[in-house]
Amino acid sequence: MVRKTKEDASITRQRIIDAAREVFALRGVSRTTLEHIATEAGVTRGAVYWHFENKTQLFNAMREQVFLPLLDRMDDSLLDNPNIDPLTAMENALKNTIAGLESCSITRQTYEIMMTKCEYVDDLSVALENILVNCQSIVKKYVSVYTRAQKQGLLNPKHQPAQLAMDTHLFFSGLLHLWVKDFKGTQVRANTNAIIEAHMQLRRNK
Amino acid sequence: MVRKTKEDASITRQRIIDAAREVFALRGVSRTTLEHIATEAGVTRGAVYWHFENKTQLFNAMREQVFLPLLDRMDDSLLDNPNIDPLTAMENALKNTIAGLESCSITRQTYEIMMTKCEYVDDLSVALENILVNCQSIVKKYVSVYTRAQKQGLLNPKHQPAQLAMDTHLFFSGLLHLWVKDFKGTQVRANTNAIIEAHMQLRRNK
DNA sequence: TTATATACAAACATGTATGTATGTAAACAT
DNA sequence: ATGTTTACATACATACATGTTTGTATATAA
Repeated sequence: MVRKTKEDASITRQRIIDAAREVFALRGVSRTTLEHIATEAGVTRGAVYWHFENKTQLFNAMREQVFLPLLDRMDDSLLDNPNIDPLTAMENALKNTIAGLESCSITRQTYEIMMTKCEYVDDLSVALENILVNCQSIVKKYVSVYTRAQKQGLLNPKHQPAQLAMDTHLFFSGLLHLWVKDFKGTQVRANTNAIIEAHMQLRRNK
Repeated sequence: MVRKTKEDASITRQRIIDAAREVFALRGVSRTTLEHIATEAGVTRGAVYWHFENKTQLFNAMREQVFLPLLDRMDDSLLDNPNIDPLTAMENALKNTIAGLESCSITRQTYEIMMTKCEYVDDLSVALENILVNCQSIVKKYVSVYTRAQKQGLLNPKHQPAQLAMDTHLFFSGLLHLWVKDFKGTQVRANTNAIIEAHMQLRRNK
């Protein structure tokens, strides 16, 4: 019962990725062996080595499945809403990102792995550089949103869009980190929306 | 030439800790072997096993040497300055923390290890819980500072100390993370002080 | 002065992860 | 119908990290 159809094979491939995410989140990337992943996926290491060159390539595949589509959705919710005011749009975008973490265990696990269950050295340090690049593009988007808000007179006039954007980025980056680490929910998970609202309120002109 | 004096032994112990930090920062915690550490320290694994039970205990010793004294200094600079206004005191405290990272490679390396070079699973997950506990006490300190500022009429009246404290904590947590990861200095390291000033300016009543 | 505990070094034994090589049955092309 | 490639499973060879054990020279206590 070997030699599956091409569709079966891609299902196997996906199962391996899912298994990897599961085991990575449980035992950390370094301590999980390809044997662990194969067992979790119901295959042998042979299948893993057939679909992926090594653990690093598998890790990258897992990562890209979550983070590439994530950036696209950010674009939609932030930039393509001319009917709603920019500050509210940003507030919703931040809230939605957290809501996405709450509703989707795949996203949640991947964040958890990237933040607390892997070491960015050697081949994996490339992933860290990618994150940094993404940060820059996110800040740019924030800047454009705040600039629109400023033109509409929504901002407290003593603040500049670039400053606000960086401040929001650092705030939200910190929030994501604490949200992921605070899995017991005692610190931030219970009242994330209120925290985001307070952050945006700091910027509003009123 | 074995059997050193008790002072010699404690020097060896410290050399092992220093070597561990160095190699951890270079290769990540998981990928460094006790052999790597021993070689870097100029001893054999025998010495490492004499002074530490295993790699985890060594990791904890390294971590505590930096983070325990760090929290104490935070107390001093934030709470014991009745002559300077609370918001400026906090601004200085944040700036000084970053300055400490810039001036002290030991602190810098330890942060780098804790943030991007280790996996919080099994025995190391305790370290993550410790960090969470520290977060709570830090937020409490922020709250007390903002409460004092509020009583002195320094705050924009529409904001509450608890909200500001959480916002500052998330902001600074994000800043530390990005500062450490942005080792090329293109994103935040160049203008950290301006970022902190802008953050505090958001709070000021003026 | 001698016995003992200390502070390691060196050797060993074991477990384990990795990569690769080989086997193989079924899908697919011809 | 048959050859070839695919999609794995199995087996093996190697490397390597860990923990432990043993050896030993010397500081220190008695």
